[in-house]
This record gives sequence, C-alpha cells and structure tokens, in this order.
Amino acid sequence: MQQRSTTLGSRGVAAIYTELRDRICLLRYPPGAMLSENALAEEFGVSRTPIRQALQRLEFDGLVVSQRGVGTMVKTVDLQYLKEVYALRLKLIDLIGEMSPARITDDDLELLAALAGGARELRETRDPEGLARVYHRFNEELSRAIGNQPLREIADRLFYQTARVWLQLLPEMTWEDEVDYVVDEIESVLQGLRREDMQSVAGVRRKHMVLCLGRINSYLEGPILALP
Amino acid sequence: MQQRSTTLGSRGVAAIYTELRDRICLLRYPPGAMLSENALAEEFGVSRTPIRQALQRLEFDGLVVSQRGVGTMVKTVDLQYLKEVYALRLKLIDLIGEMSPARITDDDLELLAALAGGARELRETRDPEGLARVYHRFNEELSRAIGNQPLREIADRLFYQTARVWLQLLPEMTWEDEVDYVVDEIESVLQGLRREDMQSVAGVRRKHMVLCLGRINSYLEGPILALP
DNA sequence: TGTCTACAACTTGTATACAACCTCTCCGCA
DNA sequence: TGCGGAGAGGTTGTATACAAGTTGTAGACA
Repeated sequence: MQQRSTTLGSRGVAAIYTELRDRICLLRYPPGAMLSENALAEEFGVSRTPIRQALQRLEFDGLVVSQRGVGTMVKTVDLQYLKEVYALRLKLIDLIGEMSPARITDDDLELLAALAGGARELRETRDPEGLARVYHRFNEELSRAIGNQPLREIADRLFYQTARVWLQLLPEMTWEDEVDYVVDEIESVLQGLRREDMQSVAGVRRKHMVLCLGRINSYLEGPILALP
Repeated sequence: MQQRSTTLGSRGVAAIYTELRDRICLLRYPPGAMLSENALAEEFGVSRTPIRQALQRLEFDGLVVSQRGVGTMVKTVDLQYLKEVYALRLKLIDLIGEMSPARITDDDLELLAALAGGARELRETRDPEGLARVYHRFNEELSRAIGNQPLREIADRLFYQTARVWLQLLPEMTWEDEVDYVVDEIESVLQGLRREDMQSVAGVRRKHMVLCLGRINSYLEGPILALP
C-alpha cells in the first residue's frame, strides 16, 4: 500500500476532517473546486470509506455538497446565508460575554500575545493565508474560553462557515490596514482578558466584526448586509 | 433480500436518521440501550453502510456514542451538559423572538390549534409518548417560523438533545397538569402568533421552559439547574 | 475453590467490489 | 453542417468481505 504523503495526527477520520476543513477555509480548495474521493484516498493513504466520512461531516457543516454521479464540490458562500450567519454571530458574541467563566491561564495570554506579534510580523510580507491562519488560531484560542460547551461548538461551526469570505476579499483590500485590524483586535481582547472583563472582550469582538462587515460590504457589488 | 419492515420516505439515509432520532427522543431506545448495526440493517432492509452514516450523524448530535469492539450505545443525558443546553436555549428563545419575520400562514395556525386539541384529548388517556409526539410536532412547527436559517438548525439540534429529559420524568409527574401545561403553551403561543407579536411568543416559551425546568429539578435528586 | 489463560462470539472500523448515475465525446445520419 | 443517440469514462452510493478490538466464558491448573 502506498505510504501516506500527509502527516496526520493518526486520529483517523477526525484528522482528515480537520485538514480538509482548513484547506477549504484557507481557500486552498476555492469555492467550486471538485474534491475527488479517490484522489483524497490516495493522498491520505486510506480507502474511500474514511474520506467519505470526513466529506459527509463537511456536508453537514455546509462547506461542500455531494451529487451522485457528479462529484463533491466546495460550496460557494451564499450571500443570504452569510448575512444570516453574521447576524447570528453578532448576537452570540454577547451571549459569550455573558456566559463565559473566563477560565484563562497565563499560558493562554502569552499565546495570544505571540499571535499578535506573529500578525504584526506579516505586515511586510503580504501573506494572506498566513494572516488568516493567525486569525483562525486566535479564534480557536478564544473558543476555549467559552464555558458553555454547546455554545462553543455552535460558535466554532458558524466561524468556519464564514471564515472564507474575508480571506477571499483580502487581496483587494489594503494589506497593512487589515494586518493592523487583526493586531488591534487581538491586543484589545488581550487587555480585556487580563482584566477578566468578558463584557469588554465581547464589545471589542463585536466592534471589529461590524467593521469587517462594513469593509466586506464595500468590496462587494451592492450592500449585502444591512448594518444595524 | 429481505423486504424492509419499516416504511421510510425512501429518502435513504436521512429517513433512517430521523427515524432513529425519534426512537431515541421518544425513549423507545432508552439511555444505555445498545444499537446493533447488523440488526438495524436487517430491519431497514439495507446494508450496514447507510446505517453507519445515520449513526455517525447521531453521534455528532451527541445522542449516541460508538466504541470499537463494544457497540453503539444511546448516551445518558449528562446533567452538566443538560444544564448548559437549557441555559443556552433560554437565551436563544429571545433571539428567535427578535430575529423571526413571523412568516406564518393560516394553515400553520390551524395546525397548531389542532395540536392543542390533540393534546387536550390525551388528558384521559395517559399516553406519555403521544404527548411527547404532540410537543415535538409543536416545536417542529414553531421552528419553521424562525427566519434565520442557521439559528433554526441550531435550535432544532438543541431541542432534540434535551427532549428526552422531560419525557423521562413524565411518569412521575401529575399527568393532567402536564397535559394542561402543554395545551396552555400551545394556545398561548397561538394567540401571540395571531397578533404577530413574536416578543410575546418568546415570553410564553421562556416562561414555560423555566417552569418545566423547575418541575424537572424537583423530581431529580438535588437541584441540577440554577434558576436565574 | 479460586484464578488465570485461551478462545469463541460478538462488536465497530476499514478496504474493496459492484451498482446507479451523470457528462462529455464521438460517430452515424439526415 | 447540424443533430441525436450510444457508449466510454468518471463520479458518488451501496453491499460485502475482512481486519481490529472487546467481552464473557469455558477449561486447565494451582
């Protein structure tokens, strides 16, 4: 049997799922791309069965769609659905602020600081995928601070459903500005966490999300999102 | 091949998933029950493959857990998780009230009235599963009134995660009271919908959920849910 | 009698063969 | 030249055989 060409955490299907999800959210698989079960099976060194499990989970997440006889395609982001997801995430941010017990360790704070530094270093490089990776890592770390487990799962799911849109428009935006926005959000959240002021953290996140929404709006033909 | 003994909508895996989910939520498969893939495959007249797909989806929903070499077991409701789900649902009810466009047709209103009538008829019968079925139907119908699609999916998911608890304690409660509670909730919601007053609907739902929570608390050893 | 081991009978996880289906191309034909 | 149908090649969906793992039990042995 062919040796697997990709290093996985050897946790089987879950690792494949995470890898494919990241590839989609980092636009390595752009919207409309066709994913071949056979090709993925060869690449990961497994049969089609585990690949299909991962793809079906991605289909539940709304990231791909499978059609018998045609193939499995990365879904394009539906604007109406995007609008609804963002509206919901704005509401959920407040809930996160209310329901989080703020169980943050010093290690977490250091990691966030390192992420802010990593983002700042990207200012000269112009590496959209790298910046997106930092932001994903940032979001992942903040997710761990959500004390309510079902809310955490829901927030993660919604994040990965909309994570592509910003990255997709990143090349058309002003690079330095976007880097600064990310750095500012991370550092502002960091300050809030140090004071254990989750309401402040929620406010910061909300502000940046609304601002990002505005930029996305201005770069799409016609406003797709009605700002409150 | 043996003919399938269960009438499915012939939509394949989705129908099997729904059927199994209902069996779990209506306690036909009580917590701790073992589900055999082979037995289910025989019953539904398919191979293990579609059965496994449905079971994996149920595992994502947190309703079952599979262990290699052991089997697939219906999960017992974890009290801490239940508490968190209820706390979240209370918050989401308000969101539903805010974000719903109240696209209700007269047919929907008639169906809700019929459900209230159906519940009232059960007052003499003492049929817990029937009452639960009515309440599930009621919830399903209200779900269609949620304009925000991701919120609707989330609300459904959370509902089915906690639907068993009330039914599980129903035999120990006062039957007539529980019937009256269900009838009152449906009719109160109906009144709110007729006035297109979604905030009132949310208030009713919230009130009944808190009351139901209190009853559940009183029938479990020690209060598991801190009421606000 | 108690304990430990080997094994049989089950389970889920994986790989593979086959069926159903779609799409594009090529060839015959008007 | 335009059109239409058969077919090849590819895809996902399903069934089945096999691998890996767990558990209870029977039996040997101290």
